[in-house]
Amino acid sequence: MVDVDAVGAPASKRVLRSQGRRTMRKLLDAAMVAFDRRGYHATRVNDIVDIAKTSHGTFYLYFSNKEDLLRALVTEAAGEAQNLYDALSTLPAEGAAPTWDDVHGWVRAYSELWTSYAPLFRSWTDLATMDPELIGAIRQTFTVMSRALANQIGPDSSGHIIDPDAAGMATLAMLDRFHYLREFVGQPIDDVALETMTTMVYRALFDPNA
Amino acid sequence: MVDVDAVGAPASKRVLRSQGRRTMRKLLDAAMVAFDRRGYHATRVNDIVDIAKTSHGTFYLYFSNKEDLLRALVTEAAGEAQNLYDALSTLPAEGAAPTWDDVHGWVRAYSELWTSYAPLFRSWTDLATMDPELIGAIRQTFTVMSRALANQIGPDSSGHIIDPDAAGMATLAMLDRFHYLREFVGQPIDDVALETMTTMVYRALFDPNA
Amino acid sequence: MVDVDAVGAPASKRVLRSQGRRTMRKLLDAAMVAFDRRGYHATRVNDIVDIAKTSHGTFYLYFSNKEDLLRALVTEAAGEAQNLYDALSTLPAEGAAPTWDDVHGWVRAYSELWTSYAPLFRSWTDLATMDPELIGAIRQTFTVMSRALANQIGPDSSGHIIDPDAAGMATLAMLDRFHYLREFVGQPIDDVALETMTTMVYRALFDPNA
Amino acid sequence: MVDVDAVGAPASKRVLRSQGRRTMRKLLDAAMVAFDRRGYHATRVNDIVDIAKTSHGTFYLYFSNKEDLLRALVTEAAGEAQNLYDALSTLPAEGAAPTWDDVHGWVRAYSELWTSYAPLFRSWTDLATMDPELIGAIRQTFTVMSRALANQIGPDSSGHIIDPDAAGMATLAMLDRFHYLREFVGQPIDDVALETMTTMVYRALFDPNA
DNA sequence: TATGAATGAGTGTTCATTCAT
DNA sequence: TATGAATGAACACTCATTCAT
Repeated sequence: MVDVDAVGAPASKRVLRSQGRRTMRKLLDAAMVAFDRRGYHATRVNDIVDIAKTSHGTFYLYFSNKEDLLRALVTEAAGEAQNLYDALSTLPAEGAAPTWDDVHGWVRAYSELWTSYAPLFRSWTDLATMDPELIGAIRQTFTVMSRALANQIGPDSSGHIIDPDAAGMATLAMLDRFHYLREFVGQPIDDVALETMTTMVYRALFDPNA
Repeated sequence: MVDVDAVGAPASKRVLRSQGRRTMRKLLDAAMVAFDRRGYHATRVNDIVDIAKTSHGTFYLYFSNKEDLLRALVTEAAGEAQNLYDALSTLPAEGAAPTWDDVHGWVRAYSELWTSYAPLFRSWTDLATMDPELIGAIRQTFTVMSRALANQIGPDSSGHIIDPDAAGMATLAMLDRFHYLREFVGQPIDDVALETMTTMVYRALFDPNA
Repeated sequence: MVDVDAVGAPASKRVLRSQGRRTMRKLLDAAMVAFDRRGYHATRVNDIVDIAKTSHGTFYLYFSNKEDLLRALVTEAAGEAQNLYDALSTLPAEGAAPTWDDVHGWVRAYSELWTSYAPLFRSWTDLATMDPELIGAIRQTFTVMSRALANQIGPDSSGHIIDPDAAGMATLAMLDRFHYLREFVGQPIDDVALETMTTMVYRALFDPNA
Repeated sequence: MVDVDAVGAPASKRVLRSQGRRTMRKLLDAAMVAFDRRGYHATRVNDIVDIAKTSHGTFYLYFSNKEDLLRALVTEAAGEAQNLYDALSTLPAEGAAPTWDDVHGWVRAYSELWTSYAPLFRSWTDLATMDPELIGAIRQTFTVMSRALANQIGPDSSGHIIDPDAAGMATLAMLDRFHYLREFVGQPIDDVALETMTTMVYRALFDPNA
């Protein structure tokens, strides 16, 4: 979790004492719960303050509106994603191709990120209809990450693959959506699913001869 | 497009003359445009009737509410998806493994379906927070399709694919989300992207050496 | 039933051929059924034309609006009430006091009137919030009828009746409301109820020793 | 007036501070005024908040809709009616028949109840087309009250009265509707009217020899 | 004369946001 | 800092009435 001071603060006041921090954290956590239950759009400010056991007015002491709170959460998640990116950039030793275990480790890390911010990942499509700043942040994250994957693929990979960028993005797409779909059909991701995904990614992108 | 008679009609009136049919079609098409512009939730009934150049009251002559219209559209799309499923079920000759061209054809068909119902596919996640009937319909479509893919993989294909069902669903996840992501970052799907996806699917599921 | 030509006719056309008459009658009867089911206010023009198995547009061929139709029905009922008034005015032989049987006959007649126009009587209170013409007609009917009853009482009848007019109106009040209440509690008027009312009226107005 | 805590509170919020209570009372009173002016159905939520000098949204802070508010008022009125019932049950000394003064006192009490909740009594017929809960409450009140009256009549009352239950209900019918009719014809209830009614009831039900 | 279609003013209700204490 | 109360713009939906065929 990123420090609470770093994320979007109430319109007017910026400096928070410990009580203020606690209240803010309560609201952020409550929002995650609420988004989890009904999705961002369907969530009412009311739902959030009910879960946080605070009052309607208090909410606006910390966030200028619902979107402001969302931005704070997304910023948190983006920070975590950065770690993932770093891990990806230094995956194999210089020049060498990643091993199955390399891929597996990374897939697992992605999975953990997805799971801990599930309400956001689950509905980021929905969120993306919102303010441009948010859209930009999300787009940026996907683009950067996808390029990092593309860099791993290597140009010489024989045969049919034509566009590493596309391949990177397709991989991200699969990881993101597979998590969602599995939840959707009532079979959350498990070890077998993770290994299957790993193998698919490995075969599709790297394995000259799996 | 499926015949207009097949889709959900206004609560009370069922029999439509040609003028009525035309108006209903106009509304359905207008809704697609509107959903495309602002997403389902953000779309107001007003937006739809404005685009359809008809009146607010007319809308409710044909649909009992926005969700009812959505159901009609989803039903249409699900009908089209069925064709895709049929194509999938009979992909290769009996017993033989699919070729790269087989896969490419199918990927292309999927892509066309996605594109023509883009507003729906783009935001089905969002829609899935809605009424259970809708959720059921979508879940059903994904489950069936994913199993059809799993059946193509075959148990003996290679040592590594651990769970055919998971692999089928992951493939669907990739196809679905890749389309969305590419639009999102401003680079809609093109031939190169399709071939890349085809190769990835082919290597991941059937022949890593391709 | 009063002749169909006599009641409120469509805004424009007045002369109806036999087919037109039949349609109009169908609408009036359907309206009674509809009012019976849901009350005047809750009844939609739609309900009426559905029951009459005719179209929405046809309704406005015969009545300028819902209230116009209501006026027609009330006019019919008022015509019937006139008969009741006449019967009342000539109840006993000149100068003589009415007998229990006289009263019983009249009460029974009132009851029949109420029953055959039940939907109107049941909700005339509701109707009375409507247009002044209608209010005037209803008020007139009650006033006239109540005075006719008052005239029967005679000034000398006994020591206690203080105000014959009030007594007349109270009697009407009882007859009207008793019918409604009995329906309301699920025990429609029967012979015993009629006899009880008769006796009450007879004792209250004419002979407490009865 | 019954305490404001007793009546139906807003769906979600239950605990009201003094300001909240005042607002709720304002709305209830305003509703009575509005119903008085135009009847329940014709009254718009707007009318109520205008009279209460509060905002549209505030209304829904206290009542989930117009009917909810109505239920609150009816509940209040039913509470008052209970007092009337109690008075009736203990009218005469054990076993003795009521005197004219007993009846007069009770009729007067009824009249006061009617007057203070005039808007409700005036249009309860209309209301009775509404939700079953409301209907049940009203029916219950009438049934209980009518039976209490029936108990007073005594079985030996010679002559024609056949059914005490019917007689009790007929008496209620008269009381209820007489008030309405007098208002309707522009001559509200006065002392003379009350005495007339008293005498009628007394003669009809009790007086062996008025 | 009959009808299905179209209209849009009117109303109920929600909910993000501001206010007073 | 916290809170219950108040606000009103925004939106969904109904239904009497008119129109075109």
